Amino acid sequence: MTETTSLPAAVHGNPAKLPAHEIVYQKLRAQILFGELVPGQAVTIQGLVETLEAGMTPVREAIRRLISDGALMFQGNRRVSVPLLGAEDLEELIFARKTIECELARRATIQISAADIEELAAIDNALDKAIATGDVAGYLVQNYSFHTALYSHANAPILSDIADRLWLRFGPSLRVVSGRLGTQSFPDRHKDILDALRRQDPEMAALAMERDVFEGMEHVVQGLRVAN
Amino acid sequence: MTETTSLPAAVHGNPAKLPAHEIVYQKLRAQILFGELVPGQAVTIQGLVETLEAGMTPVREAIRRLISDGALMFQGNRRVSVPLLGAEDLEELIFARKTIECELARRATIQISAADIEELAAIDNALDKAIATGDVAGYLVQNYSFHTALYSHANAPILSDIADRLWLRFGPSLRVVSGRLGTQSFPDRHKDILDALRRQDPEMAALAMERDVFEGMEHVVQGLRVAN
DNA sequence: GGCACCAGAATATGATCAAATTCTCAGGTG
DNA sequence: CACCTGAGAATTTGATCATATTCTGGTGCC
Repeated sequence: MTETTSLPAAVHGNPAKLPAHEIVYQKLRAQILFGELVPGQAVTIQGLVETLEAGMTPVREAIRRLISDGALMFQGNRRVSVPLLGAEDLEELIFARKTIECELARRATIQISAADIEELAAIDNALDKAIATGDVAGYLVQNYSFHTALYSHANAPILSDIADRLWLRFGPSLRVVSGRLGTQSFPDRHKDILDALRRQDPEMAALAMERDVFEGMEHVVQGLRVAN
Repeated sequence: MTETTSLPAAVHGNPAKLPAHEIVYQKLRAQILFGELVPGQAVTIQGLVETLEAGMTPVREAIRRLISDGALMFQGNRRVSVPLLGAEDLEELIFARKTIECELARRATIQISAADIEELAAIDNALDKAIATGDVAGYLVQNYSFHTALYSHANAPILSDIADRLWLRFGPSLRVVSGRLGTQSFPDRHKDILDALRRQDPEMAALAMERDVFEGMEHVVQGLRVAN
C-alpha cells in the first residue's frame, strides 16, 4: 500500500515532495524577480501567509533566506520591504555583474555543447518574440532564463550563485524600468554572445557579456533617474 | 515617567534588544567562521536548541540564513552540514575574492582617514602577536577583523556583503589548515596593504590585496591537498 | 540479503506574548 | 473658528514556543 517510492511520482511534477518553505521561497523569489513586488513595497509575514496559503513558519524561513539573498531588506524595526536601489547601489552591481558574469561566460564558452547552444538560441528567440510583442513579463522571464541557462554550463556553482543573487537585487528595479520604458528600448547583446559560443571564443563571449550587462544596467540607471 | 528613549538604555549592553534568531545567527556564524565546526560535520536543529539554549524557530531561521550564505549546506534529505571544499571550489573562491576584495581595497584607499588606517595597523599588530604565539583562534579572528574593517571604509555595502559571504564559505577549511600547519606558515601581506593606504595608492593596495588573497588561498589549497 | 519495524529528527501548525504603527481625540494656538 | 500637535488606546504585525505530524535512516528478523 505504500506507493511512496513509486516511479510515476518522480516523473516530473512532485509538488508534495518539496517542503513548504521551499515552495514559498520559490514563489516569493519569482514574484521579486519578475516584478510582482514593487521596490519600497512592504512585505508582511501574515500577508504572505494569506496570499500563499502557507503556515507562518515556512513563510518566515523563506523571508529570512531572501533577506540573506539581498532580495528583501530588513528595515531595522521589524519590518521587511523590497529594497529600492540608489545610483551607488547600481554602480556596485554593475561592477559585480561585469566581473562575475563575464567570467561565467568565459567558462561556459569552453564547456558548452553545440546542442546546449541551440537551446540558448531557442530561449533567445522567445525573448525576441516577447520584445516584439511588448510582453514585459515574458521579457523578464526569458532574459533571466538565458543568463541562468548559460551559467549552468560554466561548471562554477559558487560564481553562479553569486550571479543569481545579484539578479535578485535589481530584479524589481528592472521591472519598474521596463514597465515604464517598454521592452523595445532594451539592448540585447545575446546574438553576439551566441556567436562567441559557436566560435568557442571565450574572450569574445566575455566582451559581449560585458556589453550586455553594461547596456542593460545603464538603461536601468537612466530609467530610475527619470523616476527619481 | 516614560524613559523609553532614555540614554542609559543605549549605553552598551542591551541583550534584550536583538531578537533571538539574530543572536543565534551571530553565534552560529562565529562558530563557523572561527572554526568550532569542522567541515563535513552534521548540524542538527535540536542539537543547536540545546547548545545555544534557544527555541526551535530561531534556530531554524538562523540555519536557513546560513545555508543561503553558503556557510552551511543542505544535503537534499533533511540533513544540514558544514560544507567541505574541493579544489574546484577553492579555485572559484580565489577568483571571486581577488576581484571583489581588490576592488574593495581600491575603494577603501581613496576614502579611508589617517586615524582609521592606524586602527587597521593596531589590528594587524594583534594579528602579528597571535601568529607569534601560535594562537590559532586569535589569528583567525584578527585576520578576519582586518579585512572586514578595511572593507567597511570602502563605502560599498553590496560588494562588502559578497566578500563577507565568501569568508563564510572557506572559514572552516581555513581553520583546519591553520590548525594543522600552524600560524607561522601563513603569509601576511597586510604591511604592504597598510603602506599602500598611507600612500593613497589604490592600485598598489589592490596589488597587495591580490597577493594576500592569493597566497592565503593557495596555502589552503596546499593544506587541504595534504589532508585529502 | 531484503523487507518491515522503530526510534529520532525535521517539518509544519496554531496559540500566545510583545512590540510598533496608526488612529483618534482632546487641548492648545494662530 | 480651524488647524496643528501630541498622548494614549486600539489594531496590526512580528517573535517565540509547545505540540502534532511526517519523513528518514538504521536495526533486526525472516
